[in-house]
Amino acid sequence: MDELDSAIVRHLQRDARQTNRDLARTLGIAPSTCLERIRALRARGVITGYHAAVDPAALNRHVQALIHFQIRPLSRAVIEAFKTYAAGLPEVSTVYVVTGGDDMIVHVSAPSVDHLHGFLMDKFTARREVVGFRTSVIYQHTDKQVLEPLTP
Amino acid sequence: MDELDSAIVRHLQRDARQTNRDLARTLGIAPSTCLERIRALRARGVITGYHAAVDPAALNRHVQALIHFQIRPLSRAVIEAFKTYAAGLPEVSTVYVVTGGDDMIVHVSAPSVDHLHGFLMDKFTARREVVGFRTSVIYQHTDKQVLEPLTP
DNA sequence: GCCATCAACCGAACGGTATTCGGCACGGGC
DNA sequence: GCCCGTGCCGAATACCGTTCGGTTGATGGC
Repeated sequence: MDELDSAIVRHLQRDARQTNRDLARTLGIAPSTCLERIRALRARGVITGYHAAVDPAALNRHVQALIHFQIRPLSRAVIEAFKTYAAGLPEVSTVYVVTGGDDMIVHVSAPSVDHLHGFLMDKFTARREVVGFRTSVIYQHTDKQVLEPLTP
Repeated sequence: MDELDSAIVRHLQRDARQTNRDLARTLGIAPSTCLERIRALRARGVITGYHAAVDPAALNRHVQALIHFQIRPLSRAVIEAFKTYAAGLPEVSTVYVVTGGDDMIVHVSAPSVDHLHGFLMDKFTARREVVGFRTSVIYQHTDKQVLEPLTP
């Protein structure tokens, strides 16, 4: 994980579809060298995949929210089961198992606030392990698409 | 945004580096048709980019957390300034401006809990607009990499 | 029913690309 | 000094992206 690897990771985070030749030219190395580096990064698990980013609104997801859940009892089995259940719902994009005042935080997106409300009522209020949840509707969000290595 | 577009988006979300020919073969269409569809999806803003996914641990980010902030006064200028400030910090990956009990939720990652603690103390406690914050350390997180269109 | 029109799709062709592989330079161990 | 391993390079080959002319199928006017 030297400076060259960092540069490759940085560039591929920004644009994963640029050609290997272009990337090599930008970095001032041979295409074959660049390719070998990328393969090593994938083999080491540094780069886990390449994904197209999609506008949620184009997928009829105009409203996003973070739902904070309190779960009881706090056993491994209950947490695991609720996590799997939530992750399987189409409105859910991410599930965080956390410590603190809440036990689980779920990122959801829905066509409208009406749909969101109905979704929460239908899918969560009836479940026994859910003793309560709060909804934080997302007004704005800034996403850093390039994550740099941290030097402690 | 017909079924073919949805299929293209689905496949590119899963693997953005598969060749256009492979994708066309999978979908049973000609490469030229597939290319034209993808170009239209980008032009319409449905697909916003292609990004490599990176393992945070490989970037020396072994600890992740969601920080819940309460900000005062709740004016546009203060919110905007804090959002910009937070988004500029290297440990921060996402900033959510939300409604509910909290005003802002920030996704951060750090090399260790020690680093995280120092980071929070150094970068946030001294700021006047921060009247309080809670930390939710992330134990697990499941990420749905493929987002399907919702049909209301 | 018939025809004009338009959009979408296809297939071939060309220029560029990914990927492989043999060779070279450099540095560490002995 | 010599050997060996590692990383890099450059050329070659098979493959791919992209363009473009032609075809098909649906739609609307009469």
